[in-house]
Amino acid sequence: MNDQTLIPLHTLKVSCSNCSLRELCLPVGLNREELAQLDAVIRQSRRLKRGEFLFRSGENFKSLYAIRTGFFKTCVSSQDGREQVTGFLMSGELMGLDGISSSVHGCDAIALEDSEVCELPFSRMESLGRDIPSLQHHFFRLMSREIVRDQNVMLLLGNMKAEERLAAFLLNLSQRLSSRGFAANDFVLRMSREEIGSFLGLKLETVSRTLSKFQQQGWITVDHKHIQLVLPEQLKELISGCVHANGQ
Amino acid sequence: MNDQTLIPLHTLKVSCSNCSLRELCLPVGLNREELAQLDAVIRQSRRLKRGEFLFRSGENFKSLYAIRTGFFKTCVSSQDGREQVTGFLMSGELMGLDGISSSVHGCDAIALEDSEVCELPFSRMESLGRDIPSLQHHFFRLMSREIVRDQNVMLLLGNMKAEERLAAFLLNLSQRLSSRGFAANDFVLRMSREEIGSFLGLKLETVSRTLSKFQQQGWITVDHKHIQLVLPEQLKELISGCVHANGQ
DNA sequence: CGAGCGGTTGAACAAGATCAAGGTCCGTGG
DNA sequence: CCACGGACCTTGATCTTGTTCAACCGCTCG
Repeated sequence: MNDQTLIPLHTLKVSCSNCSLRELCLPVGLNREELAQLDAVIRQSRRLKRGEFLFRSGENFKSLYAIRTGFFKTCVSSQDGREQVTGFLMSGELMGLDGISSSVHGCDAIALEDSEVCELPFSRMESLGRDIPSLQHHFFRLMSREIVRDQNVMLLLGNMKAEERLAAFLLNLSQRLSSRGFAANDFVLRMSREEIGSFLGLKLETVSRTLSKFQQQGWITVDHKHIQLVLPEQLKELISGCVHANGQ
Repeated sequence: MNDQTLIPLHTLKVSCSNCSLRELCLPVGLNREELAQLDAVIRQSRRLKRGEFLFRSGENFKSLYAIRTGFFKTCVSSQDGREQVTGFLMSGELMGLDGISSSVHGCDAIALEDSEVCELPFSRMESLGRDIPSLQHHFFRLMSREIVRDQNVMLLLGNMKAEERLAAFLLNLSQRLSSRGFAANDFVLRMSREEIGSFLGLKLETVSRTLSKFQQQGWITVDHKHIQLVLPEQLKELISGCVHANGQ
């Protein structure tokens, strides 16, 4: 809050050069000069409150968004109101890739906590990619990684049973949090049981029951949204065989 | 066959310039000169017999493959043998995009009938993209389209019930076939009931039963792999509400 | 303080999986 | 040519998992 009195937030120019996510986000592998070029393209960051939409399905697509801080869900929803959460995204991850194909966003992106994102105008990213091959290459890799991630979700939804889905979900969260420097085995869920269920193709009651079951077995502790993985090996054991290496 | 006596097949250089899939495949929107450049990159086509692997999960990734003729499935499979079909691909469609992220193929691609593919060495595609912005742009769009497609499959696997999945599957096939000039309502399935089931997250018995049910209702006729859509509107009715516009 | 959202838990129910039997088509070899 | 074996499919009966419906709890926010 104090910041606001010193430097008006809306003029705060972000910079990849000194962003702590440098090694995780788009700039991977760029040198100083290339980083500066990338910085020039990135529009100032945007802040969102919990519950706010970053973009909606059907809106014109112009930019990708990289998460600086916070937590998002993306979801596609059908006319009759059914909603499928297609992903939970945290810092350093990119949103909006599905909009490139038709110049229209194909899903909603909603902040699950107060968040801050960097806006990357896509057309400028495209031309910058032509000048910086390593950026172009990394960009292709990011899109491809999203495809791989989606394939793994398909495997989960198509083949795994409730306990396996939940175990895979918890371990995936844990792994991504720890690669960002947070505790791997002690974290707070940012989403509701219903949102977890939507992502995993389960009803919220099943999510709740399965978490309780894990707790009864002493594998985890559940205190509302606060989760501790007590015996993560047991969770891994559960999904050994149905998963290879989990990207992202 | 006569061709073979005149020009040995293995030296047959393919060419986008006079390929009938020009408007469907990678060259969309290129001019004559750009087409020629793309032709120069495309290695001669490769023929596969039914059942043959085009690539396997874990193999080094070097090229993308565009289908000239034939039909493929892609699948990820887990250590314990569970297999998830992630897609069925027909002429003009691109395979291997998931390999870019790690330089290793993430899934198997298997020909479901005798097929022919064009090999596109990825690194040359990348550099060509820098020279031909419209190619680069189209390439991004293709990758993005794959992400959109995957999201729709997630919606299907996460939210829809057996009948809806089958209906969506049949209509999707129908639509893609018709956009290639084949009959929309009369076609031959290239895959087994088990493969359909794997793709849709159902067991083969459920697929069989559901097809029978559609037939009893007079919506389709089933004669082994020969399917006719008698009342496609009824199938659309069934999924109205759970699907928007179906890409690809 | 009360309303309401989010979560937990129980009981009944249903969709789809599993188990099992039998059928058809097709390629191979006698 | 026919017989045989195997892959693929269909259909029925039973069982299991997860859904649905419902009641209740506890926290948060007007």
